[in-house]
Amino acid sequence: MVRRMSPESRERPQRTAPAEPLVAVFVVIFTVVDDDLKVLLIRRGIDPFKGQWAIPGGRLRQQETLDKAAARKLVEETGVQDVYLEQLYTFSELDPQARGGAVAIAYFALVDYDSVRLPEREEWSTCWFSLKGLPSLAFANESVLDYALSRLRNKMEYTNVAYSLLPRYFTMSQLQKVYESILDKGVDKRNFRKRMLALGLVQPTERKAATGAHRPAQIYTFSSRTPTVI
Amino acid sequence: MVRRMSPESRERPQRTAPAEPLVAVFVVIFTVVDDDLKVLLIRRGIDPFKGQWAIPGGRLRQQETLDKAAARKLVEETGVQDVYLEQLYTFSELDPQARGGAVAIAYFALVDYDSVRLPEREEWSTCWFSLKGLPSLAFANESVLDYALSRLRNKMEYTNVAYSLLPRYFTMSQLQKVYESILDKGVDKRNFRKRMLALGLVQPTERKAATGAHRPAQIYTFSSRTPTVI
DNA sequence: TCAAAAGTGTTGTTTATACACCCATGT
DNA sequence: ACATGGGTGTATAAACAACACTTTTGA
Repeated sequence: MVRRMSPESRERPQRTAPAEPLVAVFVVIFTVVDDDLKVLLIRRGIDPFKGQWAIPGGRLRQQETLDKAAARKLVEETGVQDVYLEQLYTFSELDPQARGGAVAIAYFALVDYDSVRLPEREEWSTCWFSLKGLPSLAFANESVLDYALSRLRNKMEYTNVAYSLLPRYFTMSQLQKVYESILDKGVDKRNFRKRMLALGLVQPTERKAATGAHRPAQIYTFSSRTPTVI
Repeated sequence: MVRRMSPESRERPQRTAPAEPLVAVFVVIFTVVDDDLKVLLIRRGIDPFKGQWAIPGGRLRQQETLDKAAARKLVEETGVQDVYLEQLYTFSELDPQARGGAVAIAYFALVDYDSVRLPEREEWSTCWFSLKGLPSLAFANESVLDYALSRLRNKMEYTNVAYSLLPRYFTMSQLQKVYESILDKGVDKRNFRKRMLALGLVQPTERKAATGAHRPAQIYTFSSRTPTVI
């Protein structure tokens, strides 16, 4: 599942004169676990910013498309495929030291926590961080995260991208908690259910979740697990 | 006003071995004139696609930021500054022939037709094209235009970016026609005025436009001429 | 006096918000 | 029997859509 490929190992060769800009692809990977929105960060193994946390990324390979590079990075770091992955923005001021300039194409991805398998490595280790307790980040990665978060919040309001943060079967409460964690505010239970069903975003199944000392919950599933504007 | 700089003159040097991807910046420049949405295209002066129409663009210069490159391109082609200009998307599959790959960062800009001065050149001449009568385009520029258009239509609904398509003073009918041209559908006059005023998007001035054999129109101006989500 | 664009209100419909109690289960 | 989370309906407010006639001017 997880490819053990040292990320960014070919990054930042010492370059000499006729410098083309470096082209790198980064992926902001979000998940929700324990009612908390988290982002996957990687601890840099080399300078600059050695030992600092950063958004995972690496150089674009020859003849590779941006979408492919982002999907590859995502697989390298989480083992997951076929999740929501979209281009976010392209930055050119993140690494002012790069000779010839540097262009960083940022993507963002939404993954179900339980289907992720983090690679185990000494260097370039990765870890989930709550957005409420971020460490200081390499490059200007705070601004990238801010932007990703605001894009995610917007998308939650008018698309079905939440499908990519949940397993195939889930309860209405689970879904609501995902929304609440991301929007960072409580929402009314009745209105939430009404809207999800009226929009046709989710459908009840025949299954019930008999878990805990309370009434079993209806199990729902997304009507569509492809990105859709509603 | 207009800098006579041959665009893309330093583009596509014949490159040999250790190819970094080419990094180019393109600007989709929209305007509305004669109740018609138009886009500025440039006739390519060199191969590939010599003689074909394309979205204006050029290579990113060393140490130049993307925003600066886009603003520079916009000035080169139209002479205007300080208009709405936003990054659109980054493409990597537009030029499959480029050795080492090519990355194209597309921007889009909104300009007031009357403040544009097109440069006069033999090669690389530019021309406004109605979106309803586009020629066939170089690279995969049709898809870039499609994307720019849908982004523009969305932005018209929830921002004040129309300010960048109109002169400082205008009538409600002019404004409405801009909206109708872009959305490609008629809207109700009363509802339109109500909404513009209720949102505080525009403000009446003391001036009236006495033009033509009919009642003079109130002159309005945008409450804010900086990009704002409403 | 006519043509041409400017200007103006009301009504019905849809959509969003606020809010409180009963239900099914395990212990 | 009680604690726990699951499940439901109604009333109000706000936003949006449909719709037709009068006003002011220049020719």
